[in-house]
Amino acid sequence: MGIADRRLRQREEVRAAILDTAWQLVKKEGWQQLSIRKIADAIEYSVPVIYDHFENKEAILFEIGKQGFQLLSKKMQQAKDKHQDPAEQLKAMADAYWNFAFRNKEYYQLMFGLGMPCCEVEKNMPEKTYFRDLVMGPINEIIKKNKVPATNACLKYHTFWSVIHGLISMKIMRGSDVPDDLNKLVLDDAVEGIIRNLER
Amino acid sequence: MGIADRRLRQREEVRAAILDTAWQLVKKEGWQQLSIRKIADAIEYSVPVIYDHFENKEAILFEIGKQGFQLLSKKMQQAKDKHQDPAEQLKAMADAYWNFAFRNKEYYQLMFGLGMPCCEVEKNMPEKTYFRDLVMGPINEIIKKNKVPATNACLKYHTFWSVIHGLISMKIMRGSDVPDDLNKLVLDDAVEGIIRNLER
DNA sequence: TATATTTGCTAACGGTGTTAGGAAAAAACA
DNA sequence: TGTTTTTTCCTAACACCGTTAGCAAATATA
Repeated sequence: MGIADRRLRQREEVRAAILDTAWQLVKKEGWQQLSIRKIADAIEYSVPVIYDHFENKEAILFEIGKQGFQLLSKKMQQAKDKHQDPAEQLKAMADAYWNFAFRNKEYYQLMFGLGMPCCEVEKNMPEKTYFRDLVMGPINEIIKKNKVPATNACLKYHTFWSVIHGLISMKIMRGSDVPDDLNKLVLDDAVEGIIRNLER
Repeated sequence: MGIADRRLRQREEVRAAILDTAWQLVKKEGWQQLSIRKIADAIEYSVPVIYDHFENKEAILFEIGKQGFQLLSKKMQQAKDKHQDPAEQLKAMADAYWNFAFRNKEYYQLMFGLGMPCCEVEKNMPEKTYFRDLVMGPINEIIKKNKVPATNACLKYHTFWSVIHGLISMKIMRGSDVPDDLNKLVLDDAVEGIIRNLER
């Protein structure tokens, strides 16, 4: 029964084309300018075809955001693998996160709703779990090593993420307000602070 | 020549009505749902009248964002005035900032483009300067007191702001992902970390 | 070949921001 | 007061948008 196979494959191709085209458009014009009609035009199908593959426009952006999470996780994994010391791992991952956010600004905005229509991004995003484990590993090690059992690892994880995210969203939103090198200093300063606080 | 006066006054009234109505609508339905037509309907004028007072929709949201900055500055000033010790002042201001962001979620989103069409918010916002001075005062004092001249106050200011902002935007965007009390713990943890780092 | 199913289209609905152009009201001038 | 000029404000349109109903054509099944 190869016919059904081919149909499924073709269907998948259209779906992929939609996502790919959408991502190109987002990169080129920003997600605000993305429209179903533009996607349809580009893939040379009529508009309703898109609704055969995605419930609505938001679902398309959501899917792209998910891809972003996958890429970010990969980059952070690679950064982590370059070091043994947990503190070094944390720093390297913060760096990787930082680099990802600015080399893939459009992804990052989609992932965290920076200027997004859907504020409900990443509910049911399993990609998030992987990301969390990546960061919490070193944190737990540092805590264990320093034997301050009162320290709440979950809390520290959120602090870590929030701090980096805060720096980045500030930079993205408030643009040229602050020179780039200062921003990087701020990141290093904050991360160092967190780690020192962890080791106390 | 009272006629021109009255005309100016009436003009100002319409402008104020536009802003006021827009703000009500934003609070009620979120800024995504705000439309020029809804504003026009509510103030009982036709659509083009709005364009006599504002260049476009973005300009209206921008103006509301500015009002948000004024209110935030006021709240932080009040918090600061309640304490003498710089560290206490910093903590109190972080708290005030935190409270403002969640009691005025719509303002905050407008101010920082959390889900915003215009990523260019607050260029030429004098309100920002006041805010900065408010935070940098105590930071400078702590630095002076501890006589570590290498410490860059400007950098610490950005760290401070970014950290708090990060926590808040994470919470706003990722909503019910994390319980409220944990989030507050994270804030306290981060602020404490910054201050300790400052005093080192 | 005839029937059933899937596919993909046209065309519409109700909304959006924005603007051109003209009518009516108000003010200024005679 | 009557006329002219200016200001005010509205109707109507343009060009988009997301979304969907309904139908025609292509494809697969019998």
